[in-house]
Amino acid sequence: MSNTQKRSPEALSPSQEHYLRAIWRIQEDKGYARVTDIGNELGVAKAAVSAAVKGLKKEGLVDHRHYEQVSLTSRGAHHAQEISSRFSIMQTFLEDVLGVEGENALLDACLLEHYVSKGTIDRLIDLIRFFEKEDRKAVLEQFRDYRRECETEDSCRICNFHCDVVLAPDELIQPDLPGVDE
Amino acid sequence: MSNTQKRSPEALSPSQEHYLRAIWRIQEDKGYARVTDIGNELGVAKAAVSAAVKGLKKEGLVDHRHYEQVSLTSRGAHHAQEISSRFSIMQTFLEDVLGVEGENALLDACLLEHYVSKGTIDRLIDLIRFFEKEDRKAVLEQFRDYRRECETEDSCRICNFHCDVVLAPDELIQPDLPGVDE
DNA sequence: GAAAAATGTTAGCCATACTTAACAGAGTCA
DNA sequence: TGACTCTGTTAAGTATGGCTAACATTTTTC
Repeated sequence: MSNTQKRSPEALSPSQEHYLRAIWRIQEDKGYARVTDIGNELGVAKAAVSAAVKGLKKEGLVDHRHYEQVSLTSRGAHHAQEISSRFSIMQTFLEDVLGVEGENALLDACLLEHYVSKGTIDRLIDLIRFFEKEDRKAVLEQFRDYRRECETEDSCRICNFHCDVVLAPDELIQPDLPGVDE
Repeated sequence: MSNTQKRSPEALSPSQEHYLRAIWRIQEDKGYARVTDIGNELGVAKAAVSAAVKGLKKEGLVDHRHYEQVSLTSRGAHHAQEISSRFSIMQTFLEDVLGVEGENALLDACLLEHYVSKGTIDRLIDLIRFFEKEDRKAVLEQFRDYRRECETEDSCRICNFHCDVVLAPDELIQPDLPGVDE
């Protein structure tokens, strides 16, 4: 249960997945991706893109010749499609089921997409579909109301879940902590 | 929207969070944590633990003197509790709501705990609570049945979500890809 | 077609977080 | 007390993935 992301040798790193998805999206938009586009999309320097592209090329995921455009190989496109749909499913779940607000759903999806397993993705799809059915919309409505109730109540029991669920009362840290950030 | 995990300076890295949670758990078990214990728990070499502990000490999250035990400061304990509950909530959600099978829920929770935002955690708590209510248990049952149906059906529409949701049909990669892993 | 601007690459640096190997301190036992 | 064992630290190396600055190439503009 190490923290290191143990991946099979052929698996992609979160960074690589991000690059592939960015290239995919840019290609969709304007037909081709340049190093600068990718850098802008991901908010990294061109030099970083250059290095990343070199790695992706070595793995046969992109085609690229010096000073020219970057394009996905069919294997690269396959991976990009995979990660794009993982992203999309996470975002849909966060927004449409959980009701996470605005930017946050997108930001979370952007991170979580790289770490969520195939099995969990499948269950998320199930849940999204489940709530999409006409006769289930009401339940989702109920959930929305439930949440709003909770948010407006002071000292709501629900908000103590963090501690309730994890710790016996005597193990709780007392709230006189020095310099606790966040 | 870079891939780099942008954190405020005082925020902890996933690795550091993992160490804190491990130390917390070992302390719970046997009262104190040694470098070797932590290494075993996380599956890393003692040298890595030694270095990590040095960092955590510098940030005032653990107490540690050479060749002695490692213990959480109150700030460290606070963070450890925070991350432990994030883990616990993710695991509960994956197992009890989504119905992710066995080890997978745990493994996913172990990764996702580091990347999920406060806001999303709050919504997850809401959803767990929502389904815990007596009159909602039936809905969760329905979801379980729904899932099982899906798994047993061949060529189930639900399983095409990946592509449906993300792509127009003409953008789909054809399934004659060379050497696609996974 | 030459200068300027945009684009891409390389080199050198930094930080994180691992690894193994060698060494150092502490505890146990004959 | 000395040897053995366990535990912890340090040193040196690897890999990833960023950064800036300098340089190379391509494209645009006059």
